[in-house]
Amino acid sequence: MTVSDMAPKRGKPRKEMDSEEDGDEYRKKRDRNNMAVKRSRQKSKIKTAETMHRVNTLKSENTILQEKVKTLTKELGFLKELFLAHAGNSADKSKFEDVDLQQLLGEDTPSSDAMK
Amino acid sequence: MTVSDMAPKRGKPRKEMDSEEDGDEYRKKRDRNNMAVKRSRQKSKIKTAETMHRVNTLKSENTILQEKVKTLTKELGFLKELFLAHAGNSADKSKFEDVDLQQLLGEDTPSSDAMK
DNA sequence: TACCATTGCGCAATCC
DNA sequence: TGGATTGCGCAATGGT
Repeated sequence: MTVSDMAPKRGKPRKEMDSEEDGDEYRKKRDRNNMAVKRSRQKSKIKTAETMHRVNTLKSENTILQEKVKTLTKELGFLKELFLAHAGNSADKSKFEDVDLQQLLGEDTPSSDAMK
Repeated sequence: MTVSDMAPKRGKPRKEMDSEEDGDEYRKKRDRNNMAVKRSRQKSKIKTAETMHRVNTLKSENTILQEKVKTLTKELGFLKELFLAHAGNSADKSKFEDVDLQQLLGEDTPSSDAMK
């Protein structure tokens, strides 16, 4: 079985293609290409491994960040409840910007107990 | 150039290896293997593409989560400052659990303006 | 034109 | 027994 027996090729069954006279030149060329192929494949494997590692790293970071968001959200909810509870008898909170405060209290905070 | 010319082989230069008598059986086996190889490589390519996509998805999620953490941290810092400002003249905050509150106020909050 | 890198493909060994 | 993987070489092709 010869590799050259493969169908999808041009009319070049035997002998030199362009220059190479079947001998050492051809062999050298093949050897160099084989080395190049090895380098290329090695490189590709490393890249694949790095990608896999990247996925794992990102998954970990993601998990940590999600936990952090959950914790912060819970804390924020707690503090907001505290504020709302004081909303009635507060007359001195005017030291701070009321607008931003109100906006803050209305934001993304599902009354703390909504979290597990 | 014959594939069989490769050096790292056993002393089996020609003729049947085990059973195959060089003919149709061998050819059928080769063809089936070639198909299997194609399937395997196709599968591997798909897996690689999926992994790449996974990396991009995770990177996006990560960015969003980091922004969320930053926002929440900033808000928390703001509310905590508000609390601390009231710390002096507060006598009615006793409605809530003081311990947890104190703990909360001391946590992970770099006085809001520490953020860009 | 020469050269290295990539890639599709087949073979054979090996894994399962 | 047989498909799935994998290492390897060949040749075509892409990119300088």
